Amino acid sequence: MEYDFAKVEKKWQKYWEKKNLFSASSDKEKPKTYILIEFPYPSGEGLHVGHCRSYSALDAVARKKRMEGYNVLYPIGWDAFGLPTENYALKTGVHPKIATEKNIANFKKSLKSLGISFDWNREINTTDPKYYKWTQWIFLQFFKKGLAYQAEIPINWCPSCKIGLANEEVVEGKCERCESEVKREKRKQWMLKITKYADRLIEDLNGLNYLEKIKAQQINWIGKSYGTEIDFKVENCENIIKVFTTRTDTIFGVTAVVLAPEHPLVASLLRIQNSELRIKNYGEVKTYIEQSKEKSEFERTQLAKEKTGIELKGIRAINPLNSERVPVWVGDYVVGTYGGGAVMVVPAHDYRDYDFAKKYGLKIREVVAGGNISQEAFTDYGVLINSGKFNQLSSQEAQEKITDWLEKKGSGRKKIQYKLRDWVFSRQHYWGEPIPIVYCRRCWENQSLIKSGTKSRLNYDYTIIKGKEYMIVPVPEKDLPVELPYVEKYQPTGTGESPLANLKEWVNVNCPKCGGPAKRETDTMPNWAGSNWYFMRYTDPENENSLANQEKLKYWMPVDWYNGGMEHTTLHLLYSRFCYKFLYDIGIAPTKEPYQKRTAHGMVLAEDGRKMSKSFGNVINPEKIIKAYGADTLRIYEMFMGPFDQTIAWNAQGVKGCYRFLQRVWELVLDWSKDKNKTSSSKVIKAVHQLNKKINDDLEKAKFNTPIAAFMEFINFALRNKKGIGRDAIERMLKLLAPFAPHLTEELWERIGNSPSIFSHSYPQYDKKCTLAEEITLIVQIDGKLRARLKLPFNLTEDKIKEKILTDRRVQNFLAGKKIKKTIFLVNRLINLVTR
RNA sequence: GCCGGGGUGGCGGAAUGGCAGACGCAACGGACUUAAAAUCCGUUGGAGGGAAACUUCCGUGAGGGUUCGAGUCCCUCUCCCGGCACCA
Repeated sequence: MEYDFAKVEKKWQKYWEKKNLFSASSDKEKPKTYILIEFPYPSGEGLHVGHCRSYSALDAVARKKRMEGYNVLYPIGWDAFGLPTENYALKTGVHPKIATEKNIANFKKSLKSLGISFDWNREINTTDPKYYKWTQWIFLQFFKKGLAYQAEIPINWCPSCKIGLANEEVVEGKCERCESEVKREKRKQWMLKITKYADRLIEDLNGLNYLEKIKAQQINWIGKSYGTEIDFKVENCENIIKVFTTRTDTIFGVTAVVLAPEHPLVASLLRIQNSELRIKNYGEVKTYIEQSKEKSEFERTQLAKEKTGIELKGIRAINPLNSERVPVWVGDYVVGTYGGGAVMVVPAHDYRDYDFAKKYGLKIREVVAGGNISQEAFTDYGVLINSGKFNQLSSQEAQEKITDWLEKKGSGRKKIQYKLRDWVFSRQHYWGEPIPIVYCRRCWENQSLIKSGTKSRLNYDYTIIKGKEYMIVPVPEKDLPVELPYVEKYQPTGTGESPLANLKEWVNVNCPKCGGPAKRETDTMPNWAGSNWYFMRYTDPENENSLANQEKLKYWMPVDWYNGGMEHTTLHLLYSRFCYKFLYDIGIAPTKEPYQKRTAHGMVLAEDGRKMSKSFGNVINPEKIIKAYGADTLRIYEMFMGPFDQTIAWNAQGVKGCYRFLQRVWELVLDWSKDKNKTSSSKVIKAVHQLNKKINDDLEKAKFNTPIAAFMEFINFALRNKKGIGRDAIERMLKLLAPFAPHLTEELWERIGNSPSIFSHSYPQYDKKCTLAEEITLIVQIDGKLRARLKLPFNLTEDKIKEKILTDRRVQNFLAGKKIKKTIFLVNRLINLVTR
């Protein structure tokens, strides 16, 4: 009778594998369901209980769907390029390729012992050249459509390690490894034009079943705002400063214009020597700009809450509304990459400008009535004052009228701005997909010979390396993949280039276009490149002619349910939606959106409430749990521990509770099987159908903890009503439990004399009639307070019930000396006698 | 500061506007045992009354409101968590 989970689990895992029970079929007649979990990064740490939470829960969904007759795709693969493996290689000398293979083997072993019903025939690996051939192919399509381009942008630079750092390697403004201050250094980077898709990325969220908070976070991140671009002419020259504002109504309150240090006008003004436009405090300005350029993002945003700036003395900008001359400043609190990097300063009606004006003694002019500007900025809407002919208008009216006026004069226009920036697609690392681009000097010379008036666009068609022009030549599709060469040293080059730059024999190639000497791009792609489209590859993982067959994509896409971490909402989720939309535009992807439904699981913390980490020594190893209690216990616990989307701390005692529960199931079923000829009592039938309903309803809503509780209740009930349990109840219960505790239920299914597998049997549907009892408990309230509970037959009328309850002793007590003024009656549920 | 989501026993948490605290853990009492572990049975929000079956009052962060009735809806405040953050 002892439940030997180790033996049982191994037995069924072998059985499933042998029968190939969970591989998605190619039968396109069947309705499909595509269930997806974020494929893991196979780290050296091994499988985490957090992975198990997501995989177990969605496994229950997948298994249930299969029993319901769907053709289910529930695949797994490896997102295996990335920094930790490269760092590990640097430290230990173990090649990333070897380390990755080892880690994958380790993960695979753990996952198999959990018995997740993945379709292992479709396993993919982003570091496999057969896979990244298509990652590179997608990049080439971006390039061809002009959505991949180069730009000089500042990266995180560690002056001591002499390498570029990823954002996650910068901790509080310092290099993670050597703790020196991270600086900003401009480097040429590949960029993807995600901004072109900003609107669609917002709008198309509409039809999708994403957790509301996920939609909100994405919309927030894209940060669309409607405003006006206003031209401020610079006095005595042709230059124009374009500022972006959402508060056109405050334009009469402008007392200065502030430029970001990166603003192109600043550099060009510094170059001008003509006396009219000479910056009087040239030296100071130059120093200020150089200092702020050196500042890291962290210093500029986190540390420098105190605004700094410097006036460009001698330079004035002209307010187009009232022709007023206002001073021009440079301040590094102005974001260079947003809204053109220039703002109009309206101290009376903006907190930031108020601070800035107070600090540097700028004028504060009130133009919207309603606040007390001697105390603080007034940022609400109001009625305009000191605004010439726009006085007396409300802010909203004024915004329209002033924008109209500006548009007529040609000195302003409506504009939409986004916070979203283009995606930096270059990494100066070894362990990533090589970018399939070659730089050719001869092609440049050829084209300049042929066409003297060249139309090539800088950063799209040609680039400049060390002062010389080179054509950007894409590697022909037939030559893909550009394989990542095997190197012995992954040490940084010290120049900010990737370690690939040291491999002369790899870097130097013949130009695929002209055959001349050319050089390869040595940057690699970011982590997100491989995960951008992996869910498409699962539909046809072996395809050598395209990233996936069209018919297969059409059948399987979109993903019906995608679950992953909340931390991927703004990066992976947004990037992959963008990539998919692009592939839709060029006729590869069959739908506008890749994921129909998106949920997120909460983190699993250690018992002490902190993050699990080797350094805290509080890591829970799933394999150890499996050894001690079995995979089914681990699965059940992970689902039972709390609401699926919530962060939750591990509790070792809670695991034991789940183990006890499964043992009771075991005991109940085997005990029952000693005498199988019982028939179910009506109480039992009712209970098991109610259980059935509960499971169906809750799984739809991504609730996994309450179904487990319902099973526990049922088992407690069943152990007390053993006599009334028939085969129908036992079988129904086992089928319902099977998606949650697959090994245990397979074994019991077989032991009670059924043929395996339980998963090839159909999922039970509940009968609504059976969920209703012939007897109900009626709640009796007097003035809204519970005063009695009565067991009554089903469907009694109000009058009959009233008659009955008025004879109840307690009810009589509470009604003594009172008159019933009103009665609220809900059939089979409640009666409320109101005396007030 | 802005945008989300929350605050319910000793703990994790349940509750289509209608029985607050399901289920699990822990704790306590008992059974089994030489003993412990495991297992099983019972008790367990707080305060009061009763010999007892039982029974009364209070109770879901604070205050107000809507309603016959509020953990649930509305307003104000407060604290916690997540995201964004000088985005004009």
